[in-house]
Amino acid sequence: MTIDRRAAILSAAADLIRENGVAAVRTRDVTARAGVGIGLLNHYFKWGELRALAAAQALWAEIDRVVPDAPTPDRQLDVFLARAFGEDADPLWRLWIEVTDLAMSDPDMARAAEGCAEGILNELAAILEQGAAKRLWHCPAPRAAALRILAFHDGLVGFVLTGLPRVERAEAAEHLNRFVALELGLPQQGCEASWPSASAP
Amino acid sequence: MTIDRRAAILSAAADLIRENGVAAVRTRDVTARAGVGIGLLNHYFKWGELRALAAAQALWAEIDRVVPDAPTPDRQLDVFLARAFGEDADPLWRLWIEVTDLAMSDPDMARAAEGCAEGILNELAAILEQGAAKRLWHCPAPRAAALRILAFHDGLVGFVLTGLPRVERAEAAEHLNRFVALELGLPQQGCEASWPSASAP
DNA sequence: GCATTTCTTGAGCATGTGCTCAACGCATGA
DNA sequence: TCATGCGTTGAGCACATGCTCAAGAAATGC
Repeated sequence: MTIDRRAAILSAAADLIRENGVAAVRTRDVTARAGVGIGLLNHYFKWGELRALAAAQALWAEIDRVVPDAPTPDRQLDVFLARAFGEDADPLWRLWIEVTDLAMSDPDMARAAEGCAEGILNELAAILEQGAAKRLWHCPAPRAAALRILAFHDGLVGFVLTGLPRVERAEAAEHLNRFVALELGLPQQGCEASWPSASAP
Repeated sequence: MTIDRRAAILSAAADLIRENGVAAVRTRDVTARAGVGIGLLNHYFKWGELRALAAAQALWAEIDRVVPDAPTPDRQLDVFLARAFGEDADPLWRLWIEVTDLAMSDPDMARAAEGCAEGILNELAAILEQGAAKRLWHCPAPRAAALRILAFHDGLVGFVLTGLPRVERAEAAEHLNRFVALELGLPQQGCEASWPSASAP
């Protein structure tokens, strides 16, 4: 079947990207994994397009794996914070870093990835908005708050994964927890007050 | 002179990296720019090492260009905030994103870049500490605060430069200004209170 | 069964790129 | 003047990689 083969190539590319990263995947690897001839890849795709489509599919797969559902907004936020710097999420963020880097010079990649970026942002914004509606926290501008939280998280994840500068996972998680607590007007847990608080005991 | 040629090759590589990014530079480009034969590059360097050394030199050059001195800590902070998302700084941050990405899979690059990362962090931490000593602001943990500010900035810069998700420069600058003000216990300027404040009028 | 169309193949092509190595120039010193 | 050794050169090598295209396989229509 023509559609099966096309989808098989795309999925094989996505799988290999999840395993080895975008830069390491070659056309021959993809056709070998998909069990088709080399020529078929070029019949259905140009390599640049396929790579971008497969990277987006790989990103969505990682997102689905890392971001499961929880019943309530506060539980969803807890899960987000708990997994933010877990090693389970490393593949997702490694891929994210690579894709955003490529997107700077590859329009196909940029187009394919923008859906993921908007999706993550909207998802977090929705959680924040629902929590605010339920008076679980205070959040007058959910989308802006989600943007800030994701930016902070992105920056810290980059530090943790690249070691530039070197930051421990636990330390990064602590920073993010405090940031989110401050952002949502939640009481801060924990003892050490390295973060400046408006209401210090 | 033997040392001159070696330095010329390194500088040529750094210049080309500043102009075109790390990924776009080839050995032949470097030797052509340096005005030497192809063989000499391989006599003095392995390509991976040269690329890492040149990338670090390019980074330092961009840092020197973008981060000038100011007389007092508060002026230094102003300059940092004013230039944080200026287009003048784009080459620096494009390069930074590319280098940190490469550093994930290239030990040479990681080693060459860690000095830059620590340097930037220490520089901001020093500014924060000096300002705190002069009672310009409150900052009990300068290094941690600098890390948070840089992480937030890094994340926002990534968003601005990649468009994933799409963020305007002015909006990013606004977020960073408010974050720094909050971090240092400074009064927030501006009218719209999109950032939650402990003391809302 | 046969003709026609569509799908599929992979050896080979074109290009790009890091690196080799035999050869060369040139300063130095005897 | 000539020998020596260091710095230097660049044609060519070895390899990687996206893509072509003539040919074959399989489905489809009659």
